[in-house]
Amino acid sequence: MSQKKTIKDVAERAGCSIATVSRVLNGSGPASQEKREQVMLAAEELGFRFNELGRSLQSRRSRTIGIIVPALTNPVFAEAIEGIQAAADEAGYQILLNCANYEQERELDCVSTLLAKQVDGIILTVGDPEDCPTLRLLAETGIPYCLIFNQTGSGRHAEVGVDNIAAARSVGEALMEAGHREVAFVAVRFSSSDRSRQRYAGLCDALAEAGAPEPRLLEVEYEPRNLKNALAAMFAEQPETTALFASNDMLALACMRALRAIGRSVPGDVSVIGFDGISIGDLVHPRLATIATPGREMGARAARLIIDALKDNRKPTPETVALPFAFRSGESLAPPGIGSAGGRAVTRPPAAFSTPPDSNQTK
Amino acid sequence: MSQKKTIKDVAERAGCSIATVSRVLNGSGPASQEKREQVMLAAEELGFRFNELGRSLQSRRSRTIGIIVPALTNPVFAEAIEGIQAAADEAGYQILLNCANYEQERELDCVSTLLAKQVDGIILTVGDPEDCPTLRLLAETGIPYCLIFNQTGSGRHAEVGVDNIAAARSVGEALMEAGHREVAFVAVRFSSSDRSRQRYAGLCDALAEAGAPEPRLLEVEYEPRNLKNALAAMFAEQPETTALFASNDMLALACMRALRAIGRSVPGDVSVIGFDGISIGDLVHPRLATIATPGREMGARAARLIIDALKDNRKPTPETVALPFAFRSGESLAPPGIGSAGGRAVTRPPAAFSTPPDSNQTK
DNA sequence: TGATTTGATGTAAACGTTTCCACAAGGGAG
DNA sequence: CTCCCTTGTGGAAACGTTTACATCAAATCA
Repeated sequence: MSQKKTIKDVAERAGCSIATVSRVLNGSGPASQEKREQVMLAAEELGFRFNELGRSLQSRRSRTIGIIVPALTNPVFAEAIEGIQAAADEAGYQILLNCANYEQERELDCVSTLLAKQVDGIILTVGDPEDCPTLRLLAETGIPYCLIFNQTGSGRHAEVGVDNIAAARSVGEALMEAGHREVAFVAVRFSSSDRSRQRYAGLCDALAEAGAPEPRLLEVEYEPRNLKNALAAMFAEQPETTALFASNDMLALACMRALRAIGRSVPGDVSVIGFDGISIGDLVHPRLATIATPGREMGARAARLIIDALKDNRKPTPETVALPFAFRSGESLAPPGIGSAGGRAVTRPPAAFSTPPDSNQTK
Repeated sequence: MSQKKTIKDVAERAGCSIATVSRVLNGSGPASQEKREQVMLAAEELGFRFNELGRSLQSRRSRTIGIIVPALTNPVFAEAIEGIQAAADEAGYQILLNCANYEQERELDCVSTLLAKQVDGIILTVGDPEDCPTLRLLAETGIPYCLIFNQTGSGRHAEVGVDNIAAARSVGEALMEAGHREVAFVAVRFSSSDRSRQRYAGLCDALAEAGAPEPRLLEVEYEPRNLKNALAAMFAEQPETTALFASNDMLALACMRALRAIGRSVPGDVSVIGFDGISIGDLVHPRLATIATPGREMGARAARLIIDALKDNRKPTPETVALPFAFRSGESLAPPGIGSAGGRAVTRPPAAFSTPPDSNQTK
C-alpha cells in the first residue's frame, strides 16, 4: 500500500532539508524547536521509518550479526541461538541465521554469504576447528568472530564453550564411582567433530586414572535402525559393557530407545550418560544423567563479546572463555549389575520391542 | 586485514569503468572477451565480493526474509525454521530471525525492525491472529507475509499450517476408540493462543459426537512445580479422569513427568496425547502418542510461497494451505482402567517421586 | 560599534551498487 | 560512400542515508 516513505518525503512535508530531518530524528545536531516539531509531526503522519539499508551503507555498520550452526534440531543450538538473539536484541542488533548441516563446504559458503551481507560479526560452531578453511577465511577478512561450543584453546580464536575434556572426565568419574568398569563411548561423526574427540579423551583420562580398561569407541549413524544394529552388535561382542557415554544428549536419548528395542533396560542392564543438559533430558524417564551446560548463556556471552568489541572498533580478544558445567545426575545412571529387576529406576521395555540381542546383528 | 574491496578497486585494476565490471560480473551486458578476462582476473586477485548492501539499496530487494517465532526452544519452531532456511537458501535468500517470547508487543517490535531492515517478506507465528495489531501493521505496509502454525481460515492472510480442529478431533476419536470418556485438555496460555483454542474445540467436537462428557480444561504454567500441583489438584477433584490431551508435545512430556511425580503411571493410570509430532516424542518411553505435523515442510512451503510471490512482484495469495497431519500412536495412549500393573507399556515411577496426590494441592 | 562566536539551516559528497544514456568504432546494406 | 545497426564502453544518476562544510542571522564580547 503506502509507498515506502523516505527522509526526502519527510523533509518535503516538514518544509526543510533532509539534513535537518536527519539531525532531528537522530538527535545528532542542533535544530530549532519549531523545525523539530514540524519534522516530528511529518514523520509521524507519514509513518516514516529509516531505511536501515541506506544507513548501513553509509555508516559501514549493518548492526547485524551472522550465525552459523550445524543444525537447529539439536535443542542445544536452539538454546544458544535464543541466547544470542536476546543479547543482540538488547544491543539493537539483528541476527542472520544459517545452518551448515554439518558440512564443511556449507560452512564456507555461509561465511561467504554473510560477509557479502556485511554482517558486523559472526558467531559460529564448526565441525572441526583444526585446519579449518572457514576459520582461515574469517581470519583473513579480519571480521570479528567468535566460536561457540568449539573449544580449541589455541589462543587463535575468541571462543566460548565449556571444557569438554574436564566435563567428560567428570562423567568418567561418575561412572567409576557408580562402579562401572566396562564403558563404551558412542558418537556420531566422531572423526569430524572436535567436541566428540575431546569428550572421548576426557573419558579415557578418567578411566585410565581409575585403572579401568580403555573405553570402547562406537561411531554410529543417527538413523534409528543403524543405531540399534550397532548397539546390538557391540553387546553381542562385548556383553560385559555396563555403561554408555553418548557424545550428546540427543544421541543419548536415541541410545536409550535403541537399548529398549534390543531388550536391555536402562539403567538396569546398561547406564547411559549424555552431554549438553538439554531440558528435555530432565523430562524423560529415566531422567538422563548428563553434563549440564549453559547453552543460552554461551550464546549470550558470545554475542556480547562481539558487540563489545564492535563498540570500540576492534576484534574480540582471541581467548577461550570456559563457562561452568555441572554433572547432572539422573536415573539413567545406576550401579552396574543390578539387572532389570532392581535399581532405583527401571524401565521395562514393552514386549513388542524386546528383540533378542543377537537377532539384530547385521554387522 | 584486507580492506573491503569494492567494484571501484576492481575497475581500477582491470583498467575499465565500474559499469563494465558490473556488467561482466553480473553477465548483465555486453563486454569484449578481453575486458571480460581482465575483470575476472582483477576480481579474483582482489578477492572481490559484491557488497549486498549497495546492491539491495539500488535494487530495492534485500533478498532477505524475516522470521518471527514465539520461541526457539520448542523444537517444532526449530524444525520449521530449518525448513524455511533450506528453502530460502535454495533461492538465494537469507534469513533474519527474531523471537517474540510469546509477547504481543514484542511481535510488533520485531515486525517494525524487520521492516526497517527492508526484508522482502516475513514469515511469522503470532500468539493470536484475531484482532492482532501485528497483522494489521503487516497488511498496512503491504509487505508479503505468511503465517505458519496459525490458521485463521479467514481468507485474509496467506497461511500454512495444519487443520488444528480436524487434527484434535482425530485425537478425540482415538481417545474414544481406546475407551476413554473422562478427558482433560491441558494448555499453556490457552486464552492467548488460537492454536490451543482450536485444538480444544476439535477435542470437544469429537467427544460430543461420541456422547462423552465435555473435556475438562486445565490452563497451566510451564513451570514444573506449578504443573505438578495443577495436575494433582485436578486429579484430587476429578479422579475419574483417565486421559490428558496436551496442547503440544513439550507440554505433554512435561505432563508425563508431572504425572510420574504425583504417582500416576502413563498409560496405566492416565493416557497422554500430545500435538506436533516432534521427533523426541518418538525417542522417549513410553512413546508419545501425538499428531504428527510436517514442521519442516510448513516452513519450506511458507518460504516458497513468499519467494514465488516475490518473483512476480506480488503478494502471496491470502489462502489457507492446510498440510496433512497424521495421528501417531504411541505407548502413552492405552485403554483406561488397566492400572499400574497391566497394559502394554507401563512406567513405574521411582518411589522417591511418588507423592500422594492430595499432598500437593496448593490451589 | 565592530569583531567574533553561536546556532540553525541547507548543499553536496560519500557509502557501493545498477542501469540509462551517450558515444565511438566497425560492419553490412543500399 | 552514406546510413544505420550492432557492439563495446564510460559517464552519471539513482537508491536512502549521514555528515563535513558553507552560509547566514542573531547574539555576545571588548
